[in-house]
Amino acid sequence: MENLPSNGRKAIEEELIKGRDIANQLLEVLVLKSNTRHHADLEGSMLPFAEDLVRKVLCSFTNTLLLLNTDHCYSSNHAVIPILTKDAHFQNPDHIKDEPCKSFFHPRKRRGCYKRKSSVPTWETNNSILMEDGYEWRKYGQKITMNAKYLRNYYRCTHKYDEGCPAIKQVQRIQEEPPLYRTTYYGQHNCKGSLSTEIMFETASSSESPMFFSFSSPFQSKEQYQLHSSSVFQSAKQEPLEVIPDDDHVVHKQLHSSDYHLLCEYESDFNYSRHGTMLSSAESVLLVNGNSLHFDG
DNA sequence: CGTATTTGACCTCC
DNA sequence: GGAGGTCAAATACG
Repeated sequence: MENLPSNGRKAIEEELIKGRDIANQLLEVLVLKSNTRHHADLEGSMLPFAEDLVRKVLCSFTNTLLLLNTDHCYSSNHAVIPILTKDAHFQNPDHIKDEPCKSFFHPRKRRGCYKRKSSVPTWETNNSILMEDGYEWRKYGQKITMNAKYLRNYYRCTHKYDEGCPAIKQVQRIQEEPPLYRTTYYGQHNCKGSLSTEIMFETASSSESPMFFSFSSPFQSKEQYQLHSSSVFQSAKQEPLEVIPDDDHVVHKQLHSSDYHLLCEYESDFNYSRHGTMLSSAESVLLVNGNSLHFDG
């Protein structure tokens, strides 16, 4: 952060402040909702508003991440590289069609016949808790790696086969106490059927290569979103735990959105005061191209 | 019984 | 040749 140009830092601050304010609005809506539990009509009218607020918060986070990415390219003296072009082959369904062996629609003749993904992550985060990222993931493998003390877990987007979504992520526990997880994302979601918020940015250094960033919610419909929301806030539905065996003990973590929220709820220290809402966060955000960029609150 | 996870096998890349 | 990434059969789970 220290190396960020002042205009970039200001933009990031503005995005964060915006996100904080919207989150506060959402909180007020939820508080109001709990106080008007017996007025079904009123409650019904609030849901779309709350939904809109959630989308704005997500959008704000996305913008912040993108700004950090852009500024990082500045500070590290690297050419600005649009995120999506780094692994464009993930994006292009035509590419898949050209290679039957790798096609989602043509079963592989041989086991393990695949093309290894780009080694350049789209983005990367370090978190003391397992954060909800708004997508549905399915685990497809785990591995002990050379320099890692803990298992690395591999996830693909749930919509890989039904919509050809190429997004994958790796979750690597990197520290025992306090628990710290590194989540690395590869590829971009292109799954449809979700409430999608797309934003277009012009990179500060090149007006000819706009950066395009997509952030989609995993919910197939408004009803599904509402159902999900209710499960989050009522702490009712419990998805199965994912178990990550360590060397000497078992750590469980939550895979699904509702549980991530619950974790956040339990482990994060929120200050809900109107003018000073802060996430107490041991988390850092690292972005693209393998270079770390620590973001300390 | 359908879907998600586990886990050993197998493949690519360095 | 070894490390890392993915596949897919077996298994677990709701």
